[in-house]
Amino acid sequence: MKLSRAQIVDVALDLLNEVGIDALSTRLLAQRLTVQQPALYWHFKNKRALLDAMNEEMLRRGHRHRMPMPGESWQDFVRNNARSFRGALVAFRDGARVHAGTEAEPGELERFEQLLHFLGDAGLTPVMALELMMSIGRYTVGCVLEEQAAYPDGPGRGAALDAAASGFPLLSAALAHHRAGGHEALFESGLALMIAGTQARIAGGRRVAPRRSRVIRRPVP
Amino acid sequence: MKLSRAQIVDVALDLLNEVGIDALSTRLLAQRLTVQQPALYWHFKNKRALLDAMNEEMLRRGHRHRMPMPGESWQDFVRNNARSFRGALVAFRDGARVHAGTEAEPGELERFEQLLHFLGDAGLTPVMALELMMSIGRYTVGCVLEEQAAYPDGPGRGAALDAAASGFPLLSAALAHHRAGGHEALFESGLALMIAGTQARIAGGRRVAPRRSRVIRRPVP
DNA sequence: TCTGTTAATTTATCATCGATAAAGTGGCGC
DNA sequence: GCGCCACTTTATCGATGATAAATTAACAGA
Repeated sequence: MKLSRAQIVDVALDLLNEVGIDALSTRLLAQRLTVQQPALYWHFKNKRALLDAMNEEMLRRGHRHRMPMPGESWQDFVRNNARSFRGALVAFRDGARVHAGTEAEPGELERFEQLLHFLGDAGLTPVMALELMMSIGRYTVGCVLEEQAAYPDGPGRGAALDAAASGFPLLSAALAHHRAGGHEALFESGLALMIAGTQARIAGGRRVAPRRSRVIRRPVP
Repeated sequence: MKLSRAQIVDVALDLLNEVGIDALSTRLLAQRLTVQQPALYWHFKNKRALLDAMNEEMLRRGHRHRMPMPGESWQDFVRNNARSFRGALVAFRDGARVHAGTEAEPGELERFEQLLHFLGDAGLTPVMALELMMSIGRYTVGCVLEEQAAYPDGPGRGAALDAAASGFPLLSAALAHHRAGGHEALFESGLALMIAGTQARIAGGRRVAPRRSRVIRRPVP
């Protein structure tokens, strides 16, 4: 059967889940497709282009909540949108690393304009809305990147960290809570902070923008 | 002159700034040190270990505001701490990519316990404080990662984006503001959001934590 | 001063990877 | 049946991270 771009991307995503991005070589992929390695270069000009296509497909499949639902509050939309984005990245092994390497596509502009309108109705200026969406996007990538970082020894590391922290009561308490909630709960907490911050900025007309911090000489002992 | 770990890391960081992380090979580094490539493997067991050391040195040099200054408000400390972290990453080409690959070091625990005390005095529970610090850390990495992403054509891309957005008034306005402020301003905006969100959660006892969003069927047209 | 041991570096060599050039193969229109 | 074009294979390159084994430098002890 003839090879197709879509088929290559499909198999590449399967393979990504099996071996991770570091072991995902063009040769291994070709073998899985029962094809010789250079055949891939007819469909993609280089590996970067393949990874871009994988990213696109990853988001197409998993990132569904791109626009607000009817009646959805701006808070719920922003939250669900971020959850959807995160879900798409988490769905694949090293998904965040695949995404992080890609260039922001220049399409999607119209959708974004509609979003600014939607958030504008809620009282957000275009600048605030753009800042909020971009901040959350970068936060999300940062979170998933850390979450998917494959530390060599894996699960045993958590216990080691707990043990090392045992002499520090506050830290121990916080870590225990964090371990109970897992990555998703941690993600939600930062997400909630940014939404609440925006809300505060809308409600009180008070400024939440960059401030110049007081400069002080010496650290507290 | 004899080779030393510190010297290798020094030169490696210089080289990083010149050629970027993708072109930073052990051979190029060895050449710059007037040494044969395998010599590096006596000082570092593999390239990962070298990159870890580079990350450590990068933070040691640039991330100075690790503890609150006397009299510093918690808001100012959190902000300055994040700025300091960002500054350390931005100071080197691909600094965020170097950092992102590294494992969180298990040291630093005592310092963190002190931080939880400091933020506790401001009214933050240990859990809230940990969540805030970790969220900001991940946000920062996400921001710098994007900022340092070297798009092939470079500066011309901005104009292209502006041109493509010209049909969308809200987007154009927001992009113009964003371009004026640059990466740092965008970073500050998200940072301010998280601080404001935390502040709101302290002030009003109201909950800012994960909420279950209303689920709705169809997107708004 | 000779010698043996350890630290540090070199030489030689692998396997693997992304990529390109050039030759080959198949199908379809004419 | 002929030739063109889409697609694939064969062969090969240069670069990279890594290891093994031989080599040199330094220094302590007899």
